[in-house]
Amino acid sequence: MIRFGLCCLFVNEPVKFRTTTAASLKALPVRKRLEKLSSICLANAVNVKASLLVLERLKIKSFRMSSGLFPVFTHPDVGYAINELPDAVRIRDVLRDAGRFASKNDIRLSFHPDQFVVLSSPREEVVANSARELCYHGVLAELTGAELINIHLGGRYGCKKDAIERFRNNFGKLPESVRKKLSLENDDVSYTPSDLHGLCLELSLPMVYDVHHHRCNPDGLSIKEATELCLGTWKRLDREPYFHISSPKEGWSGRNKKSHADYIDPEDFPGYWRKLKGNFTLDVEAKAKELAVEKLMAHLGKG
DNA sequence: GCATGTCAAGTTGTG
DNA sequence: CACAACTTGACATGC
Repeated sequence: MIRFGLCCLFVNEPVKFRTTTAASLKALPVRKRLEKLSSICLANAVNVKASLLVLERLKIKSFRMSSGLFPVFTHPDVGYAINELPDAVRIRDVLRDAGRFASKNDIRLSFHPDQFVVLSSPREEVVANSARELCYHGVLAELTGAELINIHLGGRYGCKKDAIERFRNNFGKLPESVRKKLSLENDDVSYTPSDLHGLCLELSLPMVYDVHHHRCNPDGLSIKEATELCLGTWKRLDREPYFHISSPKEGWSGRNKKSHADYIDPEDFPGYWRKLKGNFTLDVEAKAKELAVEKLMAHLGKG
């Protein structure tokens, strides 16, 4: 069985996440600032629950939560702690309630922190910010019961081997609670499944296999081989495997293969995945969001 | 009201 | 060297 996943947002369903900017917050006195942040965080916590209700109706059983649930949480000037927010207690309650709903209905929850999380960077402040950002995701994951925080290895800096060594070293300094939630995903320019596999085994990290990235950034492995490498990393941890899929906006002959199309071209769904026996989660990375998930589910359902 | 430029952050590849 | 690409949209501002 395939557990299809939605990434962050809806296009048609009336769930709108809120955000704000550092500049607008700085213009406010501290009390007003925290009141504003509190109302946004509470609204977004409610939005998580609302998202899950919609997903349950649509039979979508995995949800990648947006990193922006608590806007500017780790910002150096206007960052904050949950306890500073007037609605802190309610915010926690609502997130825990959402988490219980997900658990009860077997909806898998994850995060995918964005490109600023780079544990392989040679720049100390970049690594420190990354750790901070991961801890923020860790707090949200604890509250909601999210199982996974999926990241990329980062930049190459002219020598992948050294970059991987820095990653290994910086990973070791993260709190245990964060480490055990992390996974590593192959990216579209630097690190392939072959690059990541050994490190994943060594650090007991599961590997998320993004087949679109693999097609953009191949390593000589077939999709079948890369899928099997990925499966192995989850199996040894006794966890459900995780894949990503997307289609290039302008087709595979187009110029920018990396940008995501509105929907998944069924041709891009690997034939080998149809043969897999066990369950796996498949995040659908497509601009048409829930519509793209529904369409792919319908297509594969028909066989 | 509504249009539109802007938003904290990293790295790489393209034009 | 600026800009797009990486989940992007929603906010803030100015007409």
